[in-house]
Amino acid sequence: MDIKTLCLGLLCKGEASGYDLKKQFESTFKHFYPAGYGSIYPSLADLAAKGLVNCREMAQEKKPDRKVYSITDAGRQAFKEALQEADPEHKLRSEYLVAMYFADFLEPQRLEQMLSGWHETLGNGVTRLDSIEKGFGNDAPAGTRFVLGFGKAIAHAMAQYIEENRDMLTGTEGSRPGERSRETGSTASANNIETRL
Amino acid sequence: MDIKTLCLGLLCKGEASGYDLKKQFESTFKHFYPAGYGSIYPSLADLAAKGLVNCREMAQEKKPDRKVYSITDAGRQAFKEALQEADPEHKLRSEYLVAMYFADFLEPQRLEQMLSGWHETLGNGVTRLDSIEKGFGNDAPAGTRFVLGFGKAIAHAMAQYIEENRDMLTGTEGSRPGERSRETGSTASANNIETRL
DNA sequence: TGCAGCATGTAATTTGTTACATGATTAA
DNA sequence: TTAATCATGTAACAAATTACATGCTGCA
Repeated sequence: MDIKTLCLGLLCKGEASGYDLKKQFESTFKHFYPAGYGSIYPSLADLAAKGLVNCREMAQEKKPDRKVYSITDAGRQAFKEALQEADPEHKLRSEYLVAMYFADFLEPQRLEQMLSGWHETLGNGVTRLDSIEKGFGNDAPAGTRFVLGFGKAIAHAMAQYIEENRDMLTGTEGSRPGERSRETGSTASANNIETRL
Repeated sequence: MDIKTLCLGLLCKGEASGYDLKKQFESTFKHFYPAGYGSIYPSLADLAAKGLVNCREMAQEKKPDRKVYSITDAGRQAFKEALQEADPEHKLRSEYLVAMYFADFLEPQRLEQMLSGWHETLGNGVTRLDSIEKGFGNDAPAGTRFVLGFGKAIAHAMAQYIEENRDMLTGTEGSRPGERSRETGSTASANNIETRL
């Protein structure tokens, strides 16, 4: 599955311009299938060339022209087939986890910073998804509710894992849940990795 | 960050061949940074060309020759810098979620199948990570423990979310927000997470 | 006899990202 | 006046996947 197919799927739900699709990618899809204009516009051109979508140009007053794409029967068919086929892939690629794996190559304060930054980012993600959900009111389709809820649940789980396990990496002395280390000094933190790097 | 950098990082922890590195990617890294031979071998060649690693060929009896790569000072330096820099990216791309978003385009039994398959896959993932963890005994470095634990925690959270919310998509009676099916002893619905982290 | 493991790589292709290129309107 | 929103695209580049290509050993 690629972004082209996803564009096709979105057009099954209603006609839209490339710009419109981008907004959908930014809101509902961002946390599990991001895409930019650089992928979307060529996709639409390609779909149109294959007869899977139709395009009609609309002039607008005081706004640039827009090209509105609508699905064709062949397109709807093609999407259904694409959706059916193949065992779905679920791929994660995380530089945060790479950094954590190599935590002993980072300076302690940089590590702390990363963990905090990650945690904060996750919190913002939950907030973001929350407001998207509210934006739908009560009319959000089941699929939308499912994926938004998923995003929130997982972001929350990640944040919680970080909270509960960060001291595994930061090497706080006798750190127990609830006891916070004072930083700033960073002297005593016995970090046992080769000093001359 | 790319696979080349990750190879460099792994070589910081000890010398290895491309084949060895692949095994590490298969075990510890698979759930957050997968890579195949097609990425690893060219990476090593490139790192060697740049003087970031050294290579020595070792003849073996009854086995193919192997090329063992070891990090150089420049390489260690380069890795540390790569690790420091940039706000880390954490990217998910899930065809499962795409399928769930478009659930109404799937035939009910195919949907059920996908949900079950996904759930099962997640369970296998946890089992896999568990056995990797056990393979380390007690000597697993903190970074390794952190990333393996992370993988398990998140896979578990996803499985739980699916359990608790699958009826949102499958249209089982009682899937309305007010009327959710209660599962024995199960925690609060992952759908209603506190925004504050 | 056949398959899994050991061990290396290349080349073509696919895919997506980034930077570039343009330009009007509207709200702060 | 500055920035954001609307709106479209292309071209160069980066990165990773897939298929191809080889061949021996040991086990069941």
